[in-house]
Amino acid sequence: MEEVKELSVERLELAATMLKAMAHPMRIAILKLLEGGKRLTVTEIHELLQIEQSTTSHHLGILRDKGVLCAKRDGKNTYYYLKYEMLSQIVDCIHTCTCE
Amino acid sequence: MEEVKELSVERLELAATMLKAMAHPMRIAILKLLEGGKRLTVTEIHELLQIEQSTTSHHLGILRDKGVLCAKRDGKNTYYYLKYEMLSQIVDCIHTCTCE
DNA sequence: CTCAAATATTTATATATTTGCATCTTTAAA
DNA sequence: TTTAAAGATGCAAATATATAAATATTTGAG
Repeated sequence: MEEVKELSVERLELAATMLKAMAHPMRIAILKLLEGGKRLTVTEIHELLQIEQSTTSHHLGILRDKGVLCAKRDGKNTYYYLKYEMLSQIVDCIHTCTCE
Repeated sequence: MEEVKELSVERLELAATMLKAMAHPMRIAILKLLEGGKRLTVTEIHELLQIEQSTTSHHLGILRDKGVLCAKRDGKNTYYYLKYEMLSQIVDCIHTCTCE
């Protein structure tokens, strides 16, 4: 009885919100780093991608808020990882489609 | 030798541009209509989704410009269809991830 | 050539995003 | 309890997007 949102506007908006969170060059790069279940800290990501710490944190926050990533604190570090492994498909797919 | 854009900024930007084009409730609804290789006209889409003709044309234009859809004119009609069948995966995936 | 149907484009206002800097907050170690 | 590392948040200027109404373009029929 709760599956009424099949094709509803709310459902479409939720999907759009998640996709929009992913639709940014830096954030796609972040998602690529996290493929295969990898878990990385804010510092690791900001060093790997050479972007500001605050900018990195901001992007990670967006991905977390919109349900793309999960975050787990461990001491001073916060590890980020894909909420659904399946989301790698989107990154791979868009990657393939931009090959030519 | 032309595969230098593997992980380049341009490549990421292209991917983000495509994803961003898809990341809109109305446009996701349009993509759903076009799954399975279907080809629809602007009028068919605007009637099916109950949105303004100009708004429909505008959204279709964005999806075409960003490489998500192709358009083929046939007389007074313009048929739109997915540029890559594979893109349905993205719609399906995001659909699945918004189920709970 | 003229008209109407089907699309596309223009325009303007409102709203949302991006990015880096400065500033907090949290936590472990000394 | 002081300190430093790691992360998060507030802010503001520059950009980018969304929306709908009005207008323009394209094309086939007559």
